[in-house]
Amino acid sequence: MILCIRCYPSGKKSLNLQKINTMSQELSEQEQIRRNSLQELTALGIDPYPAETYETNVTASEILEDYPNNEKLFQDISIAGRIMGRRIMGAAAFVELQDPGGKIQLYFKRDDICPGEDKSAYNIVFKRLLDIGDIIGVKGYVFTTKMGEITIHVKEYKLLSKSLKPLPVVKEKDDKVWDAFTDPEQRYRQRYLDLIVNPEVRSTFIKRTELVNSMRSFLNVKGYLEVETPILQPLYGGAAARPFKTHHNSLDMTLYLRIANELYLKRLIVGGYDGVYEFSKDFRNEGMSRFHNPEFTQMELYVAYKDYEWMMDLVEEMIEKIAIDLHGTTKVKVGENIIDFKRPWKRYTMLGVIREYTGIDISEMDEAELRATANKLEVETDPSMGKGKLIDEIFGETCEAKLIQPTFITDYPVEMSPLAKKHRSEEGLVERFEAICNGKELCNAFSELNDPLDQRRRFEEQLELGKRGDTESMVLDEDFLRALEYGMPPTAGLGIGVDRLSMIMTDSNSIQDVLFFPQMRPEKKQEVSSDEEFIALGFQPEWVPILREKGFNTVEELKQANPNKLANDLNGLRKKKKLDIPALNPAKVKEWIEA
RNA sequence: CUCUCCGUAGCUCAGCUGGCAGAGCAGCUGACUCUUAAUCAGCGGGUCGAAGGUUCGAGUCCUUCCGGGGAGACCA
Repeated sequence: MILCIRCYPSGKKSLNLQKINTMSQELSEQEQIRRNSLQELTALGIDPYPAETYETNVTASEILEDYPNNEKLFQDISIAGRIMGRRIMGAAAFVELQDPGGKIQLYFKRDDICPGEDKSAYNIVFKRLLDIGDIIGVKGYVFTTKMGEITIHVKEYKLLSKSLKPLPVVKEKDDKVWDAFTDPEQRYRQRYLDLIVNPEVRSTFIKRTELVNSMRSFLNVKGYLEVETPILQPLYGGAAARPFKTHHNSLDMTLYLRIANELYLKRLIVGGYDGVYEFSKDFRNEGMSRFHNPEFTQMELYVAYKDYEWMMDLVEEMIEKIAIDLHGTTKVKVGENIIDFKRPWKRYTMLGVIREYTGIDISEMDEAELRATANKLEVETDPSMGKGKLIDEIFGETCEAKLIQPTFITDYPVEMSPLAKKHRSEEGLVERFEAICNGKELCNAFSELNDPLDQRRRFEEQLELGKRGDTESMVLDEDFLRALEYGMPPTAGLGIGVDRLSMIMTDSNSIQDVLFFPQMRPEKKQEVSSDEEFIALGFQPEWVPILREKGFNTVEELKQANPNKLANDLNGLRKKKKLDIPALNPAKVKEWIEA
């Protein structure tokens, strides 16, 4: 293999750049160099993307955790990960290796990697053909360097995957970070990059999954059944929102992506299950903001023979458990605040909390008085709003943002809660609560309406609101009413926003930070016509790079050009570059681009 | 949808009242056997988001558009 060293004398690398370049015009110099390295690796007989399993027996975090306690451990290890940094000093080098659990330093020494005469595995392959971003596996033993860092002394290594694009290189020391990869657009569009270079992003999403696991196990221990219900629905219902519309070809009918799964879960309660829940991806056709994504996740739970009082206790218990499971404490830092989920939470009625924060008692007001009050409080109204909506607006504007610690707001106006049961003692109200936390709704729950006649009236009132111009009013679901007519036990229902809860539990400022792939406008890619399209016009293949150099990316752009000037310019370049192709005839060019 | 800020090298960012596109890291070449933001010497790398306009001259000024952030509106 000594021959190989002679094959790659220093300084001759750049010869190959042109050849590879013809594949695409868009490669940066660094990408070309990496593609070159790829070719050289292949030429050396090294598969840059080997198929077989690479057996590992340890992770970075296990070593960092256990080695200090027992330095006899980890004397024969195998580990794999991505190269995140290199410090090469002649015949020795240090490498930062990142695996799913963390980063660990590797020590490469030439004479250990290459025990014999042939030093190419170190000098050529490791030093020159490997890059930051490549994925490798190494075998060796753990030791501590002079500087006191736990390090793997590498005896052999293997390339597992060659990286062709340069990675953002984030450097850090003593909690200071240099050149952090921060551009939100790139982070969200290329989440994989974000995950590679920003470890806190990886842990945020792990926390999100732990949250879901914690909630699921809480519900399973209680004996509730996790179920799945349709996402494609002929009628959307269960919430006040505009849906996404789609079409089923063979049935030739409109279907909607669900905005909630409430009505299906309640059908299952009618069917005889006494507790059902679903982690439900819901879709609402609305704007986006740091609190809204068009698709989001809700957990909905329905439990028979219970009421909303009981459900409040369950919510407190469940969220408190989640906080402890994730943080080991009920106190969670969110922005500037410390939020304490310890039970019991404060409970206010809606009218009570409005009285508390505005000093106004609205309990006896009719629609006109409410509208006047709203205007006085500088709450915006519009004519489509009924009494319930007005109260909700007043609450939303004057109270909600001030509720930082988890707080239950109970007893909502009947007009805005068409699926909730009439309050057992308060006229005009329903048995509904929301938990508010950090100024935002965390969950929504009620004693479910199981009176089929009342439910029909409520739907009909919604239809009236729809006629007044409320685009989010509910539609009437005859099959759901039919189910209720067979009889549904008294039931408590809950909907809890998993994304919103994740934001709080991970101290994330935006919903985009707890969704792997938040909705974004499509990337606008530059239109580029293929070589074949240019050739099809009549140009010889040799002209295509010249056309591109001249700034013509598409055939369309070419057709806009003045044929005489074009032929002139191109022939000028031909002369300048001394190209060995026939000159263009302006009349022919005119024919081609006007064809 | 409105207001506002931003878009310059692979990443982070400078670039003044308009005058030859810059730095650090990353990359390439070379030196270096326990470094750690490794170091030292040298070199390459750009459609300044796009299109118009003003100007002798535009990264810089004006208009429009695209994309993104933030704040609101709508909305949970």
